[in-house]
Amino acid sequence: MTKKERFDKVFPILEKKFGKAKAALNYETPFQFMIAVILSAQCTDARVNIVTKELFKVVKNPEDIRKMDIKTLEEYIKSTGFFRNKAKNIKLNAQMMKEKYNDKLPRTIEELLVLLGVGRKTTNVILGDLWNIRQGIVVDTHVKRLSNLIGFVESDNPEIIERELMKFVPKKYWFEYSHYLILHGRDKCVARRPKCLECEINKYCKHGQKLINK
DNA sequence: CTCCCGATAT
DNA sequence: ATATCAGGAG
Repeated sequence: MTKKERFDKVFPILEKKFGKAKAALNYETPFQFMIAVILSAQCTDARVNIVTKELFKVVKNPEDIRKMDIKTLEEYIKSTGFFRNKAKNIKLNAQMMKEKYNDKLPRTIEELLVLLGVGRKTTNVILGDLWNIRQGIVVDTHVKRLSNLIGFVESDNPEIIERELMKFVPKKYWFEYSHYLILHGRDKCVARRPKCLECEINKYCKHGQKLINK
């Protein structure tokens, strides 16, 4: 079975299961969304939402961050981990957005990557979630793990994985592909203890195959 | 490659 | 105690 044929088997199952994909991160403004995605690095979105519930009461735009003391910002976001780096990056970005982007979030990969703490994954999330721009595929820890388990890719490198996926995943599904794998990764294919017996796609997965052969 | 780093499930 | 969580920079 080719990867494309494999995709055609697996994707409809996930599509039926999850339907319309929507971000789990809470926000009101694009700038707030950028902050939320930066905070989500190596942290659960549930934790990010707890933190941003308070932070976003006082932070709506870059100016609010610029006038906020960095220590205050660190206190707000401490529980998300990596808080010193994240606070520093968010502060620098608020400054950079004023100088380069007229206090607005840019809409191209190149311009977004200039911002600190914004890499390939964050860029794809922002473009896709905020403006429905599909220039790439989000490869986070879940997409990486599940794509390997299902046999779509054989790599640990997110950039290689993204390139391989783009070869056989139809462009119209780039956005949904990531969302479904992330949702399924949180629901059934949890890294710590995957629930293979309940998994809807276990016959297409390396873990699931082992289970069936026992 | 290492470092950043707290919260949580197991 | 340890692995893992919508990663990124040096």
